Amino acid sequence: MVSLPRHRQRAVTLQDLARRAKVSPTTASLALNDHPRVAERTRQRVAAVAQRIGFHNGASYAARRLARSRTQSRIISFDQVGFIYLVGPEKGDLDLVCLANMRGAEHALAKLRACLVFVRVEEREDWEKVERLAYTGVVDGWLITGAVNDAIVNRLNALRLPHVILGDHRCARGPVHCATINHAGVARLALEHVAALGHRRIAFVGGSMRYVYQEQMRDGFVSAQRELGLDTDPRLSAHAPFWDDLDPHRVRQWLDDFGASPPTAIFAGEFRKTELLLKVLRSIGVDVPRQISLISYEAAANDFQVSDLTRVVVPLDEMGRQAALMLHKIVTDGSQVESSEIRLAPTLIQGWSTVSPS
Amino acid sequence: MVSLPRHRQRAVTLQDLARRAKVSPTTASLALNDHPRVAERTRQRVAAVAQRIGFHNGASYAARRLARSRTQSRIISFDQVGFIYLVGPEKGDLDLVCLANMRGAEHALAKLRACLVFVRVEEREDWEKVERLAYTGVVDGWLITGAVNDAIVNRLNALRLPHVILGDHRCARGPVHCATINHAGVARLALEHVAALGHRRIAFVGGSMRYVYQEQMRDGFVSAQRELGLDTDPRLSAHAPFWDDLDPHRVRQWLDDFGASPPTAIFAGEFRKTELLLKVLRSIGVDVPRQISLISYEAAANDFQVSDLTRVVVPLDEMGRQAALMLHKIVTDGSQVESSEIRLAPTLIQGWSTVSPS
DNA sequence: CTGAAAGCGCTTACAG
DNA sequence: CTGAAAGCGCTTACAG
Repeated sequence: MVSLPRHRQRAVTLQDLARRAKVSPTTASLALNDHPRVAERTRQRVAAVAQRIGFHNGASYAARRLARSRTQSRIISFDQVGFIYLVGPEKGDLDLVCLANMRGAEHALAKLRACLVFVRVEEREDWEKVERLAYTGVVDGWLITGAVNDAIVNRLNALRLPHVILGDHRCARGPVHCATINHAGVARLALEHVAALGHRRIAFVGGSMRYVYQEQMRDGFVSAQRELGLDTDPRLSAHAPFWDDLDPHRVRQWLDDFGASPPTAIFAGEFRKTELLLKVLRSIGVDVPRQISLISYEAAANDFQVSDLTRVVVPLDEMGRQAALMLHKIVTDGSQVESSEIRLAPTLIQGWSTVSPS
Repeated sequence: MVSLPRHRQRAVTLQDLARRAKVSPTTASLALNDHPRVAERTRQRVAAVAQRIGFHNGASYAARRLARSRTQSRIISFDQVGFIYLVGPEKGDLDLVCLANMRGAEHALAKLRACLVFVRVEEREDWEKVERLAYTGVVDGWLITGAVNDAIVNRLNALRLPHVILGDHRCARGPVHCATINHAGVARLALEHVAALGHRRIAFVGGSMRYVYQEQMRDGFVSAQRELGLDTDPRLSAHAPFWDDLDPHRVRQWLDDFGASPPTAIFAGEFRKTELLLKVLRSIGVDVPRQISLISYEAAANDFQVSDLTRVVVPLDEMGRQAALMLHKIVTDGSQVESSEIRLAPTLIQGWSTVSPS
C-alpha cells in the first residue's frame, strides 16, 4: 500500500550543488545559467554534478525570481505566461479554438522552460484574477484569446506587462502584437482549388457575422471571386438562410432558388459543420461530389483532423506557438518594437469531395 | 498612441504598507494573513491602507513562497496547481471534456486565490516538464485528467506532491483521490425516464469500449434493464455496428434486423453524436419521437448545452470544481485521509424527443 | 498585542 | 576566471 506523501522533501539546493562540485555558489549559479565568464571545464563539471545529485530540474523558482527582481538585468525572467481565455457573450466553438491555441502555446513555452497559467475571464470580477497575477509577479506576460477590443488592451497595458493577442481582434486605437490567420486567404485558397478544377459557380455558406474571421472570410471570398473571373452572382455569397439549423427542406429550397443554374461547388466556411451539410445534401438526393463539389474549413489543431473531405486547414496550434515565441521575444529582447503581426497561411488538403464539374 | 510598457514598475511592498499604516512589517504581514494575534482595529487599519495604496492585490508571490519555505508551518502554500492533461493514444472528444474540467477547476482555484498551470503530457519527455514544476516548487499539487493508470500514479507520487484524478482511471494498486461521474447512473437515469413513459424495448447505442466510462455506462444499462424489468434482448445492448460512421443504410439494416419488434426508444450514450443520429433516422423515414424515442448523453459544461433533445447531462465543470476543492483540502489539511472519491450524479433534462410509445 | 531580526535560496555587483 | 557578501521581499520564531 503506497502511503501518500504530504510534504515536499528537502530539495537539493544550489549550496549542495556548489559543495559537491567544489565551486562557490556564485560559480555554480553562473555555470547553470551558461554565463560566459565560467570556464567551459567548470561548467561541464557543475552540469555533471547537477545531473548526478538531481539538481538538473532547476533551481527554486521563487528564490530565483526574487533574487532577479533586484536588478533590471539583461535577462528578464520568462517563467510564467498568463493565458487569458476571454469568454464573450458569444461562445460556441471558440472553446475548441482556444484549446488548440493553448496547446500550441504550451508546447512552445515548455521548450523555453516557461509554463502557462490558465485564466478564464468571463465576468467583470474575473479581472481581479488577472490583476493579482500581474501585481504579485506571478506572470511575465500575457497571451490572450477571445473577443479582444481596445478596452481590453488598455486594461492589460495598465498592468505594465506585454501581451500578444491570439487570433483576430477589434482593436483600432493603439499598436498591438498579434498572431493570427489569414482568413481572407482561406476563402481564396478554397476558390483557387475549385476554380482550377473548372468550377465557375461557387457558393459560400457560412455562419452569421459574429466573429471577425467570418467577415474576413466572406470579404476574401468576394474579392477572389472577382479576381479569378468567377461567377459573381450575389446569391452565391449571400448569407445562406439554412445554415443555422441545416434543415433539409431549407437546403433544398435554397438550391431550387438558383433555378437552372445552381452552384457546382460549395465552400462551407464554418468550423466542423460541413460533415453535417454533406449528410443533409445526400439526404435530399444531391450527389456529392458529382453534382456539387464540397470544400470545408477546418480550424483546429493538426491531430483533430479526421475528415477526408477536401478542406482548407488553418494551423491553430501553430498560431499558439508563434504567439508564445513572439511574447518571449518581446519580454526578453526589450527592444523598441511597438507592434508586430504574424499572419499564418492556411493549407489545402485534397480530399474526395471536390472533382471537376460534369 | 499608447506606448507599450516593457518593464514592471516598482511595486508597492509590504514595507511601504507598514510605513503608511504605522505598524511594523511583522504586524502588516500578520494582519494581511488574518492572524489572530493582530488586534481587530489594527487589522482594519492595515486593510484600509493596503486598499488605498494598491497593495490589496497581494504580496510578492516569490518572496512569500520563499519565506514560507523555511517553516513546515500549519499554513502550507496553495498558490499554484498543475493541471496535467494526459493525452493518450486515443484522443477525440476528450478535449472538450478536458476543457470543461479545467474551466471548473480554474473557477474553484481562483476563489481560493490559487491559479492553474496547464501542462499537456503526450510524449515521454513531457514528464520532464512535470518534474521541473515539482522540483522548482512552482506547484503545490496536481489535478490530472486522461487515461490515468498505476504507472502514472506512481510517477506522480514520486514527486511528493498530492494529486487528484479527474474522471475515471484504471488504478488498481494504491489508494487515490478522485472526482468522477457515476456513469452507471447515467444509463440508469436514461432507462428510468423512458421506462416511466412506458417503453419496454430500449436500445443502447454507444462507442467502442475504449474509455472506462463507456464500459460503466453499458454495464449500468444492462443491470438497470434487468432491475426495471425491461426487455433484455441482448441485441438491445450489443455494440451497434453503425455507430462509427452513422451510415443511413446500416442504421436501416440494424433496425430491420429486429424484425417485428424494433426498439421503441434509443439511448445514445456517446457525447455529441445524437443530433447526427437524429438526422439519419429522419432521413431513413423514422419518425422521432413518434416511432422511436431518443435520449441523449451530454458530457459537457453547463453552457455548452444547446440541444433540446431529452438528455442525461453530467456536470463536468462541477467535477473540476470538486476536484480542486478536494486537492485544496488534502494540501492544507495535512490530515491522514489516504484516499477519497467523489462521484457526481447526472441529471435528466426533459426535451421533445421522448414520448410514450404509441 | 507588537517589533527587531533572522532567514528562505537564489543572483549578481564587487573585489580579487 | 573565481568567491565572499549583499540583497531580493516576504514570514515567523523570539523577545518583549
